[in-house]
Amino acid sequence: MARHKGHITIHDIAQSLQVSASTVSRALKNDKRISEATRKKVKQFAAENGYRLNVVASNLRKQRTETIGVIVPRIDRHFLATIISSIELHAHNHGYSVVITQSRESSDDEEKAVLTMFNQRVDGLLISTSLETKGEHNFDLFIKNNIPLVFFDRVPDDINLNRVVTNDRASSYKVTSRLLQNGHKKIYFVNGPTSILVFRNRLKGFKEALNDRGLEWNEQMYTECDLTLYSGRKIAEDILNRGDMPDAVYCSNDTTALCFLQVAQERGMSVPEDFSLHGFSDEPFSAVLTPKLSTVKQPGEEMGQIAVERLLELIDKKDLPPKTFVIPSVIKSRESDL
Amino acid sequence: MARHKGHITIHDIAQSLQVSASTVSRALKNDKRISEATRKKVKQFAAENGYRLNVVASNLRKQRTETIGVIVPRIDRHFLATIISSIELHAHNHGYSVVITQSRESSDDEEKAVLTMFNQRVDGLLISTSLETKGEHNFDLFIKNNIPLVFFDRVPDDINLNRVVTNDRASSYKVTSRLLQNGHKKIYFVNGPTSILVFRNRLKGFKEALNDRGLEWNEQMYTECDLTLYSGRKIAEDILNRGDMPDAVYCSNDTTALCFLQVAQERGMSVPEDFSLHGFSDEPFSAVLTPKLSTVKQPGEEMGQIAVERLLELIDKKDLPPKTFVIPSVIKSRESDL
DNA sequence: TTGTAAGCGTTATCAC
DNA sequence: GTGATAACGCTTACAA
Repeated sequence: MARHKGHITIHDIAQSLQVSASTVSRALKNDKRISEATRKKVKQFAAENGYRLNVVASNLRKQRTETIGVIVPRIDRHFLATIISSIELHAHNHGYSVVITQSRESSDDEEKAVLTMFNQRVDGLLISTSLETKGEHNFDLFIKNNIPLVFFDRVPDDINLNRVVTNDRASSYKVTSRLLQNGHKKIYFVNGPTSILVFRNRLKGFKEALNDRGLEWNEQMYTECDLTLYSGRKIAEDILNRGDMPDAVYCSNDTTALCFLQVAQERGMSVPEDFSLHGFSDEPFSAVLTPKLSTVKQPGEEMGQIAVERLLELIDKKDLPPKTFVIPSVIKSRESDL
Repeated sequence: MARHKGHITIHDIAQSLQVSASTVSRALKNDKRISEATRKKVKQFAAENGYRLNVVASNLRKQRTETIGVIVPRIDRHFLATIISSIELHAHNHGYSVVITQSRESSDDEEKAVLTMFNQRVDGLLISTSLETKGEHNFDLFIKNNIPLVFFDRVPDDINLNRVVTNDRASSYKVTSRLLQNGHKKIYFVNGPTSILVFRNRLKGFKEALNDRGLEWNEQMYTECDLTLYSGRKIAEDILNRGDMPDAVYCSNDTTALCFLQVAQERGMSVPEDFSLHGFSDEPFSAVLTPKLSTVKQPGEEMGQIAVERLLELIDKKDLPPKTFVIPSVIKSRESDL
């Protein structure tokens, strides 16, 4: 706000026009109680003299900021960028501004971000938690003060919260079933860290699909990967070096699937001839790999929209019971898992 | 700020502790003029009672918001997401918050965003312009009021502005020279719209490289693409259907290069055997295509950091002369252009 | 239809 | 070392 100094205020307009500041304030808001003539006069003067509402002052007085805070692990991950883009679009359509902070997967940074957002008096908060976050402790400040909070994608496992998620378990079940239907018996599942709910759910879906076909869960055919390329490659190398190759590899994440594809190709194997490969998340690269990677597309735009709409609803009507929205993902069957 | 109501203020603390509000305010800021004892007492009480500074009130009083505005065409484009991520990181490291708006390539929306940002009294603005934007007219409000403004990536062609860009012309020159050195004579250049400075610069670099080797610029070997997949495919089909195939295709954008690769493969051609292919922008998919796409990696993180640092410098010292920062890109020579 | 006055929660100035 | 007071620019009862 530095150097906005000296900017014209409603008092300046009032003085010039020989009316009161409240009249100016009302006229600018098109308040019917002010005569058509005065309204016109005020608005014209304001326009001609470059008057611009000071939202900071207005916010202080109104005790609301029409701003929502967004805290995500990182902005530059495709799926999150998609959600953020959608959040920004729908928030603005409803007249809300958006303040963004990254937790960078750190629970401490996430907590600090929450405090900052509170200090800024955002009207509500949208959060996808960091990998480190345990429970909803970090968000107590908002919860205790009953300020609207909606979790999306990576959410705490607590139905007393407002959450927007996708149907990971069902999608994972479908992927696994499809692999089984295609005759694969030895399916290796490379999951993400099960400290995160989405990965626990994907694991559930996987196990259920096996169960429903009378196959038993086998510890040897399962690993967890921390989602980095480094860890993905190590796991891929490890598995593809084994004597007993899997028929299919199902990764809870396209980046890990990519590692398998690359390692396989380096070893002269081909996908899906030597083994089927299935990913999860539909990264931008997945559709253009050779072979095109089969994967699961998560509904980012829709999740962002629903999250915003729910948050605004909570800001509006104070005490709605918590609700979890489940937006279905879609299986993208391409070439890697024939 | 709704429902932050009833939250404790410095006056509540003052009353409880039988001191004045100014003492509380000072104590909380660790003002040396307040005795150690009082400071401790105040801070402890504040902590125990969950006091949280109301930044809105503080901002109004201080006439600055410690917030910077960011306006970009879209958040969900990889390169921009990278820059935004960097902006957020460095802004927060300096104690600034970040408000984001997308212009969605619309000049009108961009202008509206500028007005909103002004109303919010952001201390400065970071902008990458929309495809439609002509000149710097949209930003007059900030320019006239002398509020710091830094353009990045897509910037107006006006050296009186603060800008952070990459060396497009030199990179384009290098790419073209490399292609020529490798013996290619018929190089087809598919550029982006030259209404945008970066594309004008890439075209300049291309022409200069031809010139320096005594080759002449040939209208037939040039098209502009609007960066969409649809337009990219059409151009690729058109060119690969011609009688006289190019030796090499150089695209000002990886997405367009991808279209060429796909169309070529559909027609049974191979890259780089049938023609060399070079992109620009280093999308996440580029390194994992078959063949791996040679391209130009733009320094997004660095650009974001420099943009923030410059903006904060301008916020700090009012009247620095405008400056353009040129951060070099790096050529990623991979497999598609042997 | 318009005006008066109080107040949102801070911080800065001046005084003691 | 601390306090009183005004002001930041706006909105909103309440009055007129």
